[in-house]
Amino acid sequence: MSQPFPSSTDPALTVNALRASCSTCSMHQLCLPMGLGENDMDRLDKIIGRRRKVARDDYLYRMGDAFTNLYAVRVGHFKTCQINAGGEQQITGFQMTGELLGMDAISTDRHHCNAVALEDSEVCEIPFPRLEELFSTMPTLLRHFHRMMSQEITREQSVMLLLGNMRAEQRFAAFLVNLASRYTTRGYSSTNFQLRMSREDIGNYLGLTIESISRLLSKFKKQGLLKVNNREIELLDLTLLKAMAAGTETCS
Amino acid sequence: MSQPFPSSTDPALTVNALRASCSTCSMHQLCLPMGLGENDMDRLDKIIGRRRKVARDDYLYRMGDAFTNLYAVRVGHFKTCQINAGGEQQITGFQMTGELLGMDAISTDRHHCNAVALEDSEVCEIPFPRLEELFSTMPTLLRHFHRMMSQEITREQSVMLLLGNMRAEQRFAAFLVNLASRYTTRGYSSTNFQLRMSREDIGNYLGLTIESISRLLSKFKKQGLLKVNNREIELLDLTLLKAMAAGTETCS
DNA sequence: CGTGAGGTTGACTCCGTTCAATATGAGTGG
DNA sequence: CCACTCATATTGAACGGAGTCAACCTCACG
Repeated sequence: MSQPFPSSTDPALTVNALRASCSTCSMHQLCLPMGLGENDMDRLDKIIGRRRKVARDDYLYRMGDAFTNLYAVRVGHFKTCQINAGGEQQITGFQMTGELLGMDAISTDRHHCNAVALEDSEVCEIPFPRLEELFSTMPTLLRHFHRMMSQEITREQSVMLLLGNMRAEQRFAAFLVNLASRYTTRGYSSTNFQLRMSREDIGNYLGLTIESISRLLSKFKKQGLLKVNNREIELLDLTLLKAMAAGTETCS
Repeated sequence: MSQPFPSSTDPALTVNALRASCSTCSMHQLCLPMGLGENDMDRLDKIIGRRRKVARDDYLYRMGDAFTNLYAVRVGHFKTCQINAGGEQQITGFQMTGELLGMDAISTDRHHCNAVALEDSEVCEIPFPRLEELFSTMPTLLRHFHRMMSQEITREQSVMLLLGNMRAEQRFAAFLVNLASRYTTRGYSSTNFQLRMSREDIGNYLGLTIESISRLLSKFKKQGLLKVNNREIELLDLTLLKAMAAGTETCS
């Protein structure tokens, strides 16, 4: 496994030098501290454990691990996946900066899925018991936490619609449009970006095979909807892609 | 539309006579007040708005409605469904007694789905702003509320696995096993129950057609896995059904 | 008794899978 | 530098599971 930056077990780096600070973090208007005043943000800062680096393909946590922390993605991308008794695997989401990981573990105090870094990444550890202590005196924080959980529920419902009702072409269009919109809110280009996940991951997430993803990419390219070069994507007709995702248009 | 019980617009019945009371409700060890002491339960009782009756096929709320209340199912069954711009519809869940409805609305203060009664039903209205007031002084309530939201996230992840990775037969087995287990925790038979939803609803939920559901029922019947009579179900081999749901067994 | 919604069953079709061959590219070592 | 390997991706051909279309059944209800 590649180790392009210092091992995350180096205590000097992870515990001291890299103490997280919400106030100076570029994600604080997207992430958990959204809407907090300076005072409250400092109080939140104090309970954040440390920044933790996670190398590409490494696990942030595994199914069955005891739940102690939520994690906010600071740098990089993650995937979360579900595995059942029969060994079937389903990627349930791709997380990017400012998004929260681990909320599904609250119900049973055990993680219900695996979280894996798609590239060298960094998260803020949020010790959940300490976060709970803050809730009683920080209603703004609590409210935003509820919004984030609720948003996760809504997001998953959209994926259910995608998996239950859409054709392959529509699924893939919806996937691209979703990425585009999330990069936009993060201040990046909505039309030029790199896929951080393999074709296999995309296929698994969308309930399709790797071959189907490959064919869809070729088809979209041929129709002039996008340009592809390995994982580099340029969306050429976002309007049409949105219409396809909505189901009001097809790329015949 | 059938009106087998008094209209829910009769104020005497809904506001006064039927004041909800968690302490006397048989669901209180499953529902929101789980684990609360007598004192706390009384405080929760005081904010519960009213019991509201919802006749079969009526909407509890609609997509886009302003969010003011969460709802706890007291009697009956509901379905929630998602509709996108193109008119595609996906049932995202079936809710039974003790389960909470409306959590997906917290993120935007608008409901993201429709909630429809599958039979004549009854819910407790939980005004969310008043619930939030309780959170600061009732940590046990807050904690259980978080568990319920988290559980909803987990549940949806299982459905994603089902829709993304399972074959028709496996999906349907998982569906039946899930119902069985939920009836068990409610003190009902795990093998004899009535389907409250149409074949069409089941199909939509499982990402299959009504014809497929019908064929699966016939197939399972022929294999001796169950008996069916309209919506009356008797599961004859729950063990095998569980194995099929887990993906470790097939009904050839 | 007639009507219409909901359900079942059969025949045929088609979208996406499966299987297989080939291509591409990053990483490694001579 | 090239040669080799292995993981990842592309493309083609054939197959098959579930969808589609259509006929028919069943039962509740006016």
